[in-house]
Amino acid sequence: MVTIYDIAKKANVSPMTVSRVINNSGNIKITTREKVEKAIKDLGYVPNSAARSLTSNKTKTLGLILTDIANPFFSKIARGAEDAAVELGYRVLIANTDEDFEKENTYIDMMLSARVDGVLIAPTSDKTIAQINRLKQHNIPVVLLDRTIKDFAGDYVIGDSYEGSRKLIEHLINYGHKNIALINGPSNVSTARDRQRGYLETLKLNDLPVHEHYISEIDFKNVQSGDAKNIIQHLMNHNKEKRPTAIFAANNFIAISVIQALKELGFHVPQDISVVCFDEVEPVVYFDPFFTVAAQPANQFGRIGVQYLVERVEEKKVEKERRIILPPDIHIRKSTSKI
Amino acid sequence: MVTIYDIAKKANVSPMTVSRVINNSGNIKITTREKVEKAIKDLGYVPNSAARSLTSNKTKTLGLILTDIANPFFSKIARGAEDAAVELGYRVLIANTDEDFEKENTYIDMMLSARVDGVLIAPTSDKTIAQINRLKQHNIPVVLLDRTIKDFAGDYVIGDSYEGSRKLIEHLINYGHKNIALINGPSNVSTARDRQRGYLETLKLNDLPVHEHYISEIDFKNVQSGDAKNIIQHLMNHNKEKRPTAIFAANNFIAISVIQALKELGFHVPQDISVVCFDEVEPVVYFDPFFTVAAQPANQFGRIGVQYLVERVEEKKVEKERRIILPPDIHIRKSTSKI
DNA sequence: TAATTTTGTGTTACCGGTAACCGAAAGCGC
DNA sequence: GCGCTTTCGGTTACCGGTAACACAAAATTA
Repeated sequence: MVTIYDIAKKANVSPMTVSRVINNSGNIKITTREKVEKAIKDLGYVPNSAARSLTSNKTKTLGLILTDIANPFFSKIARGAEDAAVELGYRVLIANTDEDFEKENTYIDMMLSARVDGVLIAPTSDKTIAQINRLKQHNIPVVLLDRTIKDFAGDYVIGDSYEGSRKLIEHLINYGHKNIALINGPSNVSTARDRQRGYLETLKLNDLPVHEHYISEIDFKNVQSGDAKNIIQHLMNHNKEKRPTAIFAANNFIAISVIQALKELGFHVPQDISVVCFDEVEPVVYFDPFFTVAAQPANQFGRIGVQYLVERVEEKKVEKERRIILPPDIHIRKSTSKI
Repeated sequence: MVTIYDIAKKANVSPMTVSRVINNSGNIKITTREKVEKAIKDLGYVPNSAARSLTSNKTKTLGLILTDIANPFFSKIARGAEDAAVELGYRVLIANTDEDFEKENTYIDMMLSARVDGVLIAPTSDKTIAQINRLKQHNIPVVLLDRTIKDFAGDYVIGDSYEGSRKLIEHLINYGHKNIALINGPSNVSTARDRQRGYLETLKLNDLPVHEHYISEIDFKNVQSGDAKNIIQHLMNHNKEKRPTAIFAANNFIAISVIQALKELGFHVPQDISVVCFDEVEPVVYFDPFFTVAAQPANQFGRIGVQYLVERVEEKKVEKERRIILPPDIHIRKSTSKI
């Protein structure tokens, strides 16, 4: 592999001069610069960033720890993050936790040994605070994406789960629904808690009853078709009087399982029951907009997250934590109908 | 940041001994090992891989250059690749070219300066051979994903675009279609060429006419709704006699634009016209399987690609290039009907 | 028990850059 | 033409590991 020494020899200068040419630092005679640049081109030299980072203590690399980039919501975050990172001169290392605390832990180690300059993470649960503190100990800035966790003091970029839920439920109420069930994600994730809060408060504000059995929990991602089916069966058969006329699915994955289960059980959406959810269901939306959703600007989560992270990394003066809560867009489509 | 020297001092040994403990190399007294391990734990030491890679000339990092991870097909590849990489002890740096040669070029530089041990790439076009040769010059193994390019001698993992197309077209012919149009991706991408070949040969084998105006080209990714609409209008109005009764969209993105355009122009699928395409249209398929498709095992593209790449990186004896061509699965659904 | 091997650990140098320091040559003011 | 300031570029040391070598102490063999 070509090094700065090879260039130096070829151009008849010292390695330091080559370094200066590369970094545009110090004063270099034009003729010298040209000699060096020619040698660099001739030998196809590319600086070794490992060697660089050894002295600079910067790797120009960010860690991006998400649930699963194969999930469109997260792959959009990843795309936004990667774009912003490259614009700012950074590289991105990716990791998928699958909502698994152990995997998350392993990836934090990976990020530490890679000496990333900063980490963007959608934490699996409140327990993740321990990992984040480890990063902090090593002086690695962290920005949370999509979710907050208890005791975290730092920047985050999330969606407004509370407001989004309120609006979805209000929409259902406007359509005349009084019996609305919630199929939520795991309550150790902040978005699930916020969505439940929005759901409950909106019902209360409208003097609608909240039945215990209207609320169930399911995985945000690996929804087993059986799970959704059981929940739906339970909901629809429990008590004919209180049978829900609408379901609030906490995210797009859950919504898909719900639709599937309803279909298998012979219920039609929206004739028999309305369904709303968080996050866009793509790419259906482009040719057959079906779901009434609270769409989140996932791309922006990633973009803004990286911008803030890089500001921390480069120690721009940032007084205090920034808590960005991006409002979702409510799109009313065909999965909801008036009673 | 804690270094091996801090550990050495704390444990009262030489840095070399610490290194040996970490790497399980050489002979270490149990008591010494325990002392060192305690110090490592107490100080929260994590090895600096930049320093390591400086001596070892290995970064344990792979580059993954794709069109766009926000595209489900590629995000699945990315997921498969990342999983396999971690299993084999590697990290993954991601890059999105957006089918742009210049961006691709920049990312190759990024990978070179990061000194990745190997690169997985879905090349933007045949021109990419120049970049790949640059990588080869630096002794960095390359595995192609999804697409091949001219003059490339090395491993690749692609789908069988030819066979998949043949089967899709044969399915249409079995359904009685005689006038089948192709809306293809750009012909500088191998998959587009192979799909067109499959399309043409199947028509010929069945003594069906090939009309020049049946074939059009469009971007694989950033399909402008206007573009698809223009093509459809042209197809449907050109000559009532030869109006196609079926359209072969070269990938899922194109298929979505086609469906959208058809809808806007008042045509119903599959009553008025049948549509088939490559790649699954997710997540619709889970709750409303609509599209007749040639589904590709994208995850496997990534997994196998990484396995082969790592074998090259670690110089396992691999005699010659491996050309893996994975067959797609044909799923016949509701977007096609008999004439 | 002496000779030989194995075990356990330290020393030195180097990987490829760059910060810090230094000094010769050139430019400048008077 | 003398002293002072720039300009330009080289030397040295260090970043955090590890390979290669060295060597004393312990274990094994003859």
